[in-house]
Amino acid sequence: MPHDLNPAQKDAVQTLSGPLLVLAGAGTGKTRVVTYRISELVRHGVAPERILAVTFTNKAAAEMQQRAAALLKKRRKERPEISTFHSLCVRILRRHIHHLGYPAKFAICDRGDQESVARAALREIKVPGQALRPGDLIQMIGRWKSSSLRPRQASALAETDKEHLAAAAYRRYQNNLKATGAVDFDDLLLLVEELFRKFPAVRREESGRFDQLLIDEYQDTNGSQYRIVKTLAAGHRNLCVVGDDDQSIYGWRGAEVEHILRFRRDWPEAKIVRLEENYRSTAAILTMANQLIAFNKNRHEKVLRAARPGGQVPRILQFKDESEEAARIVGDIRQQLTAPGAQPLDFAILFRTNEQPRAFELELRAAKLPYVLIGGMSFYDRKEVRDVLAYLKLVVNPYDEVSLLRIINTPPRGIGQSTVARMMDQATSGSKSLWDVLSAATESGNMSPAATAGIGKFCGMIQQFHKHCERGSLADLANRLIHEVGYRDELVRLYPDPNERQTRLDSVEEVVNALASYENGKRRPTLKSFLDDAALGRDDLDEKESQLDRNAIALMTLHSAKGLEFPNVYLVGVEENILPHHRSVAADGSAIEEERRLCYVGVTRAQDRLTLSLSLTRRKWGKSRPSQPSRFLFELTGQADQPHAAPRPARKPKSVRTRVGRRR
DNA sequence: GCACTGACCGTTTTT
DNA sequence: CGGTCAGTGC
Repeated sequence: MPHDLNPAQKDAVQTLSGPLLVLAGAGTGKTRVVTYRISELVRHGVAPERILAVTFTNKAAAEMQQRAAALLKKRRKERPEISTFHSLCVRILRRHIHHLGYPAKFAICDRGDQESVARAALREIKVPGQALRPGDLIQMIGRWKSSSLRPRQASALAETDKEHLAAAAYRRYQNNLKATGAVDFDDLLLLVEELFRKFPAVRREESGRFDQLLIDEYQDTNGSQYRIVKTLAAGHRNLCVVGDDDQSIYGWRGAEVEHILRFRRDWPEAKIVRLEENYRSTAAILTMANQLIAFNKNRHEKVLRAARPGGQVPRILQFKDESEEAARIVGDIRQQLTAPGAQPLDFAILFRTNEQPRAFELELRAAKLPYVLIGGMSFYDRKEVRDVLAYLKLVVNPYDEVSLLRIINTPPRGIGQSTVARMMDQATSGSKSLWDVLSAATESGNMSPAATAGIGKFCGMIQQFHKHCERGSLADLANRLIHEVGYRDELVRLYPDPNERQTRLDSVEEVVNALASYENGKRRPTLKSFLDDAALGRDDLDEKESQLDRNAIALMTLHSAKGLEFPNVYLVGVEENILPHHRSVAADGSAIEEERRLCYVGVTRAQDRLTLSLSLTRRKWGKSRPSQPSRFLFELTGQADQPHAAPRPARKPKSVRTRVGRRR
């Protein structure tokens, strides 16, 4: 038991049985408490493998695994089970999903696949042009799924035209997924719930696997996750949840702050421990954070106390447009970097939306400063990466229709749209799979010679690779596959610009590299589990892990910044309609509260120096438009009306401490 | 079947 | 401004 814990932390670490709610404010040593509690459990005789800790991101899971391993080093060979909700559900489903009529080897459909399936579903019901976009549909399906609504129930509840269309598309979407033996992210949770509900034996087996349950970031649990947790903990009741209602920023994804707010009702004997001593930020920064969050009504009252007194008062900088904002902030960073000991990785630029970093990237490149853009257009969103992964998925499972359709004619091999449409018709009318129709197509002889030849060669090749996909080196297999389809040649042909060509060729290379490094790191590597990990966004696959270690300035959204800390934080674009986002401004008050929490998360990432910035105009779709300072600026400087009064739209901040960017 | 062109459209956040 | 989509000509 370490001596350097404060009384509240000790209390949380040493409460080893029964329900426990740890209300951990930002920067109060939550991670340490959690990991120490795990090692304390083991010290008191709980077998490590009987402890389950659930996190929300892969990054958090990886970090916790590492810390727990270090603490338990010599004690036992077994490790506590530490994983994300989604990985946990995948494991449960692999064991039992056959009860629900899915293959045990179901494929996990990532964001890109989801979009293809959604697009296909919309085409099937012939939705006119712009009436409903795939992205909207995915959103709506996600919302329905997170409240456990099936297509039938969704269409019963639908009111507007759009909802009716979406409900119809939802049915197609779900049918298509199931026909392919695939599940999407929401299904992972939903199907586990369904298993627990319908099969008591499964429920008993899975909840009997652990004696201790620990949930991190509890404020972000959605309905499904909440019910799964309840089921898993029902027997032993040793449930420790850790979270901060002030940092709940995933409401749009179905997370409900209510779960953490009413924990006591579900678990009446629950003990509550509050961690309010903040070790991360200076008092100057915390004062602002506290003043800001006090404007939220729906929260557990708590006030962070600064363990670090004093500190620089955060700056609020105002610029004339977004390029000046970027230029001056990058200039400021460059200047700060001349201080002895200062390093790029001490700096982070945080923003609300993904279009904001563009200007900053430009400036950082010009200034030759190293930077990493976390999230955004991720590795797995790149076209070439998705193409290569689709080939690999098809090799593992030729019945993966989404992947098949993606690459059936990429590079072009004579199988055009009309051929594909005809075969799709055959498949649906004969209720066969597209792959079966395709394999039989060479014999049926009703295709053009070019198409027949293309199909024959394509099917033969996929079959060959499928047969051998569990033998030999995976990276090798990928390389041969890429070579055989002539994918690199196609890139060379398509992209005459040498820079662009190289970037795209590099993307292909990176997939192969990721596969190689995966292969080296695993005892029994299979292509299938590589693809699963890729779909679940396990960041140990691509170079992101080294990205974090790389000595570079971090650029990321406020959402991806949660859980991180930096000596110097620049929170940029603090303007009405950006933070808070205009869609939240248009909605009701609770949406604004979530935006405020988002701002709070940003402010509390800073250890030593915080800079908030805004620009007075902003280009949108080529046109420059005026922009107003965010209402949050007035709140956090103590210049807004009293907390709990209706917020009024911010005007030019006469009294806000600003340092207007000097003009030339 | 394929590639090129111009019109149109619109943008939160992510496991 | 940049990406997507439908329509056109080969």
